[in-house]
Amino acid sequence: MKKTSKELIVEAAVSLFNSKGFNGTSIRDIAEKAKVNAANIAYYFKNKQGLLEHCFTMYFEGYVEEIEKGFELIDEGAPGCLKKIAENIMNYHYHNIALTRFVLREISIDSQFVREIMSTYLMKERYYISKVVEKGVKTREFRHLMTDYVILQLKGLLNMPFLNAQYMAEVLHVFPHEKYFAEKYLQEVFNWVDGVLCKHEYEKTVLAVY
Amino acid sequence: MKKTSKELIVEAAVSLFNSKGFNGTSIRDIAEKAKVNAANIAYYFKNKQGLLEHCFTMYFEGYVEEIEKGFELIDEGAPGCLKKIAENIMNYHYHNIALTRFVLREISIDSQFVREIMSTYLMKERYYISKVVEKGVKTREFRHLMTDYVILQLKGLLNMPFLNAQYMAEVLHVFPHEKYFAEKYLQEVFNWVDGVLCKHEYEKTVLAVY
Amino acid sequence: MKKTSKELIVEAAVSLFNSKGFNGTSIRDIAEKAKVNAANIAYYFKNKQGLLEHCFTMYFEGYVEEIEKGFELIDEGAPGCLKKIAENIMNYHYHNIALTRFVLREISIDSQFVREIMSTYLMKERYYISKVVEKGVKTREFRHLMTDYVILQLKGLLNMPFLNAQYMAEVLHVFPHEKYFAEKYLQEVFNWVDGVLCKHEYEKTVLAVY
Amino acid sequence: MKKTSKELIVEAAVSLFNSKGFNGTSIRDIAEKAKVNAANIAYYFKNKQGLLEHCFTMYFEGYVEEIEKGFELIDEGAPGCLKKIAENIMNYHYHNIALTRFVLREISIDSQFVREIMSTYLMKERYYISKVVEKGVKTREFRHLMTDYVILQLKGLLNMPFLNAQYMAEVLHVFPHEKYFAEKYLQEVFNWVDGVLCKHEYEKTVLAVY
DNA sequence: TATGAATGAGTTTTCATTCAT
DNA sequence: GATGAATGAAAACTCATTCAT
Repeated sequence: MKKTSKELIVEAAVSLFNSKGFNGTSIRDIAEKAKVNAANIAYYFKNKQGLLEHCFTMYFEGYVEEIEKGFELIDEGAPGCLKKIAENIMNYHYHNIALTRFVLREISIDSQFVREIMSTYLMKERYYISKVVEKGVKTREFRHLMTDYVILQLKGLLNMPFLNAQYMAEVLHVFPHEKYFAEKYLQEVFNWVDGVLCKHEYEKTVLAVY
Repeated sequence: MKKTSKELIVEAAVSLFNSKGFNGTSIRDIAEKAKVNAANIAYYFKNKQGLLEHCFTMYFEGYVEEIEKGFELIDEGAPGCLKKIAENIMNYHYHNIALTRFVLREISIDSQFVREIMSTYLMKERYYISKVVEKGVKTREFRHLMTDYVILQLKGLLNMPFLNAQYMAEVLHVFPHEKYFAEKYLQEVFNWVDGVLCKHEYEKTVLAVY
Repeated sequence: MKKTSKELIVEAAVSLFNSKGFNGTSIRDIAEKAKVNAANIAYYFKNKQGLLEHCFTMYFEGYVEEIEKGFELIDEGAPGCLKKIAENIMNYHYHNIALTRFVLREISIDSQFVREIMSTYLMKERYYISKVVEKGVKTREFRHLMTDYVILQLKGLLNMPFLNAQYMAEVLHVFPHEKYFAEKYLQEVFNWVDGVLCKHEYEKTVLAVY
Repeated sequence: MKKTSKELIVEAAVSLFNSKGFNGTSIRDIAEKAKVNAANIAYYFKNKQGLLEHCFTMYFEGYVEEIEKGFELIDEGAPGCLKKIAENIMNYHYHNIALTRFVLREISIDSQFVREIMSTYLMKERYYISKVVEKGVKTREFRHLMTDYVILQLKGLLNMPFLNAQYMAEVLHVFPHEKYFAEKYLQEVFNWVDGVLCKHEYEKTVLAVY
């Protein structure tokens, strides 16, 4: 089944944006890699910025969807729900490594467009996770937590392995594109949920006494 | 005391690289902001890449030094030492926010130069932290840990707040440039050391029984 | 019939390279003279060097062809064949004065590219002329000659008038672009063939006696 | 004996102008090669053009002197005198290969300065050689010759070996910097004087009959 | 006599984009 | 849908030169 020009362009763009950055990649680089004429990019995406926005939207649509799927388990306990969300994000990143890395990097550039992305998708992300955290605190599954600090840590833990493939491979000898790693590392995130967010067993006991 | 042209250039470059990215910043932007002639950049740094490398080296020299200073406490217990390292890094980032953010972003670009940086500075970072982790495991202060996964989590936790200023401020309402935040967030990292890396009190007790 | 941009560029380039030298001519000079956009030069020739290489190749393709056409007369006697080759080269230069002058000058610059040109075209030139010389020596039409020294002299004689138009006109009052000159000077080259390369009549007589 | 900065600059300049051309050589190239500060070049020669003019003058002062020394033999016969001039030029070039090559190339650039050089030094060259030729024609040592064509040929023969070192070495396997070559090749020029310019023995006999 | 700093003008090159076909 | 030609703007870089020391 032949891929369309449009698909070829997006594929090439994601790969190049990932390794050279958005501003470090020229339209001609993309056209060459995708083996299409450069004018096609204007045809499909209006301009280079349009292609970028397409990629961002693509990423965040999928990203938020994964969070929403995890959030559906909210009634089965906050820690479990948060773990499910973490697992879904982990898998999503694992299946879209190049796209993920490029988005995580490019989102840190100051621009109007990034601001817009944040005010929609990242606000949604915050909404869902805060719901879970607040619920867990209320049910005393979680210790008394500050939502935003939890989000900060969760994102730090989940994103780190995808930020820099070269570093992961050559310094830490860790390979985020291997199934084994994703599973193993997810366990660490679970440990963090259990060890840092949740009340410890003995805490519960102690509290029950009073 | 008047700043030299060279210093003015570096200052302007760090600020612009931070907000617009390396490839999104032109030499003229930098020269204008620094109020020097653009040819001076070539004079002092040979070319734009040279300026980038100067900034990277500057960052990593300071970064590794902070780790080394923390590492000196190795004999006073692994958890304490790791916390000291975390604290030093936190403070270093807190005092060099723009430089930090830009380096953390740009280090994820594939290039020969980044490879070189990693094979020197990041190998050192790995060396020191692994020493601490291994010692802690041996003295049974830490649970049985995989060093590289610990480094991954530690860096994830420490870097996250500095990766995206806009997001921190507008979505999470968290301000890494305020002293209050740094102290508060560091406490969270300490919680992670205690709750995830260290053996829990009751584990110790249980083990002591045997 | 309208000339294409590409043709206009080459025309302007040859003219300017001739009078100001390759390094003395800017891409903008060429674009202005050709009345095309400067970016077109990159479009057609990749860069300034590519344009130079195009011109060189153009010259040498024609040059070697002229030699080959003359070489076809090899069976009708070496002196006649050599004269024909000289005539063809003379006419080729006469019809491409600017290109010739610029190539003769620029070929003396040390570079990898010039080395490549030499190892193809100038090796061919040497091959054909040496064939003619060797044959003439064997048939005793020529005296005992050293091929490379013959080539040196022949090229010296043929190139000299085209090396420096200003000097020719203002000092020697000789005009290589006039038909009259080409014919007249060619006669001098023929004299050299007869007087220096060929056995003199009396030498032949003397030898015939034995 | 330590060379002065000025001497070092001229030396480096001649070498670089030779291999990369005047416009292809930057003041900094020269300063680096000569291991002096670039501002020194302005100090000694006012500017880059001044350095060029110094080199040209240097070359042509020596060149004309050699011709004049040969011209002193005018009363001992035209062919001998012309041969002596040729020999002197040959030796001069042989001892100043880089300077010679660069001057021969650069003199073919159109410029006001080159025009001035020609109207002094090259007019002198023409004057002396034409005197010799005219005398030889009058004394019937030479055939009926057109002076300017003789100069053309003589210069073509003498300059050719010094025009392109790379070509000489790699294609013709001839080495103008070796004493052996200079002597051997000079003989060829003498043959040209004898075989093309001079009356042949039998011509003289025939003419004597009448 | 010599130099490091600094500059302005100019050079080549790259790039996103447009348009006729 | 797709392409080759063409362009204007801007980018990085080079360079000769000046000047205070």
